[in-house]
Amino acid sequence: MAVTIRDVAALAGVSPSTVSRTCKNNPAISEETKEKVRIAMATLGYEPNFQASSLATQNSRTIGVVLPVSERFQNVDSFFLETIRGINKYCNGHQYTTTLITGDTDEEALQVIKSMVRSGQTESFILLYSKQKDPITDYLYNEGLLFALIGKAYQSANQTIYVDTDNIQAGQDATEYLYQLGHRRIGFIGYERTLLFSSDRKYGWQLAHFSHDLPLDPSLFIEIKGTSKDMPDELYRLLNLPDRPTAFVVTDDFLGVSLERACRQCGLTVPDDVSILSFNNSLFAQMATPPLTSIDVNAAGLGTEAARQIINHLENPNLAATKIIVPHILVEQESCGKAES
Amino acid sequence: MAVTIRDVAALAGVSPSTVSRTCKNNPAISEETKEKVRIAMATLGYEPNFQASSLATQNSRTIGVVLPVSERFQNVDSFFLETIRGINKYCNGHQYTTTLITGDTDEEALQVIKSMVRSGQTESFILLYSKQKDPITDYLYNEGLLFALIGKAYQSANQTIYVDTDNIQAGQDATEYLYQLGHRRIGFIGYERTLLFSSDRKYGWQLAHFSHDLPLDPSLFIEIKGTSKDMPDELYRLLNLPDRPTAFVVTDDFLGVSLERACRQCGLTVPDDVSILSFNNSLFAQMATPPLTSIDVNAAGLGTEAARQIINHLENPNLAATKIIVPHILVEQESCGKAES
DNA sequence: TTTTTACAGGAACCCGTTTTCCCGTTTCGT
DNA sequence: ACGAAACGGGAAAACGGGTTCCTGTAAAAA
Repeated sequence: MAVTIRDVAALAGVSPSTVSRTCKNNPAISEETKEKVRIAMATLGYEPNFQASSLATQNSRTIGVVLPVSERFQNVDSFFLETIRGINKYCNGHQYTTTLITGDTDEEALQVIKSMVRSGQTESFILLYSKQKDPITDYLYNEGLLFALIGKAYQSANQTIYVDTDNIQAGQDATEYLYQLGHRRIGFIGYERTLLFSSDRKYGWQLAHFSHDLPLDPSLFIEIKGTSKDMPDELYRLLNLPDRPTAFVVTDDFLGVSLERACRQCGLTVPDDVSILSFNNSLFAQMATPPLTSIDVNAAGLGTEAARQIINHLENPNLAATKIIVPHILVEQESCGKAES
Repeated sequence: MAVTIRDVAALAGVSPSTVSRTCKNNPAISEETKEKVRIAMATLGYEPNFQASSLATQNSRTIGVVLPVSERFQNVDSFFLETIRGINKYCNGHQYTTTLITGDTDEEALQVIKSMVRSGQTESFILLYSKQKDPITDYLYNEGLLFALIGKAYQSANQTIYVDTDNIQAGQDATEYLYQLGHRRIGFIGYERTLLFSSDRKYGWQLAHFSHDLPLDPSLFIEIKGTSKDMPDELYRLLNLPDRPTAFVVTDDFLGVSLERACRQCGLTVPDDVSILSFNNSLFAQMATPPLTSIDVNAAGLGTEAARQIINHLENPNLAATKIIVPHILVEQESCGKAES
């Protein structure tokens, strides 16, 4: 059925090895012969058999893309899809493919990964998340397999490839933006410390305070625990204070929308009473009332870079682990206003 | 490096072919020998090489999962991810894998698919969408490749495997639910006719009217054109009418949120003045103020069924094309209230 | 002219499984 | 007791390409 290297060879009047060499642009073949072969390939629509080639070269040209298991990440579904699109974009241009790995539990996903590795289906991975004490990361690291994290590495950062936003800088940029609008009491809403992207953004928020010699009231930080969809009581207490914050940096759009709702419940309007600046610039941000000014972390760019790194390392074996920072950009919408002085 | 069939054969003291037969549980091998082989496999942690096996059997055990290109579908990112999780869940349990196909344009995605087919990487596909005049669907159909649609087939429905919600029924159920709450003027907001899921839901809405002998005022239907994020003027006119609808069925959560916003702008509260019932039960529905009562179409279930169909057809070649309906369920939240009489 | 060098391209083997074909035992029927 | 069928399992040929080795030829050097 399918057209093989032998068909091409027959049509071009050469041997299969010559066709193979032509594909890899081997200098041992004369340009003339190569051209003959190329024409034969084109007329037959020849494409080398994927499995045969993988088998012979011991390189599957397939990258495993691992989705996080935890519900904690479901707020950012569109982030993943965009990242995947970014990964595929690069792979499409380099004759690589991706295989998506998911599971209901870490154990399930890990089993799938182990099986893929043992069966030679994939030998490199991109993890769309970064998580402490993740059995998958540990396994990949201990087996010496090639992988890239999207997010900041928790451990062995020097030996790990990772692609990330500069979240500290982003947190600082966000806070600075609000500062420039005249805000002096700026709150931060984020997740627990173990989620690095969130704690880095918080750190950036703190840095911005230091750089302007602003006092940093601990009650200005609201931590969202677990997967609860409701804002904690402290937030409501904070909003009802006479000297409530006039602005908030929140660590994702989902929380931004929740905050908008909390404000509405407290009779506060956005942005007149409270300004909100969030992260990800997802559809949530655009759909909110009012739409949220948000920092776009360029999910597709993160994906593309991760794919580039993996393919680069696959093709140049003993490269040092690299760390890539993808620039973010602040997208202005209507949720931030000048502070009344 | 990796453990091969020969290693297992050597340890078990049999020939490679015996090991292979044991894996496939060939009755020609005595239970006794099989047990010996199984022990050898277990102690070595043997897993058959994926590419070699694909090469020999001419079956890649890989399903291509195609994401839609169009921006039109970006409202439902989480739907796709859930569907993919459903597909993978079934595949994980049947030693199949998925490879994700995306592209910025139809052309790009089609090229990727063609290349995968020609290189023998995949010979079956699941399309996460259903679209009229889709070059990808046409290509797969014309080449006689195995594929399943998620959504209703536009053409050659009898020869196409598809997995869908009963959208007509769902539209009817939604409308009926509102009718039972006492609503008599019920609007419908949906997309243009070419998007079958939307027009089917609309048809269900019409059927519910017929079954209760309710008049069907054409102005009760609002069509959203293109990818605009704003509600059209007709909606605002409709909402300001003295006999405005007291309830709406809207074709997805995204539009549900938009409608909530429009209501707020018109000084109407949900659900006291206007009840809203939407589709998908995504995070949007849960995050809305108030949370939207929504019909959950069970995205993961759609994915699982699609995977089951494909694998079933792969393993039983000349099966007739099947059409699978996955049940939906109405999830009550706070956006629907009794009509004041 | 002879020897060297260089390089084009063919044959054979390898990658790891599956599968066909075939051979040696045993068992059953007559 | 002999032949035939049944059974268990081994050897080897695919599957489609990559790679190495090796030969044959032409051009360059001596």
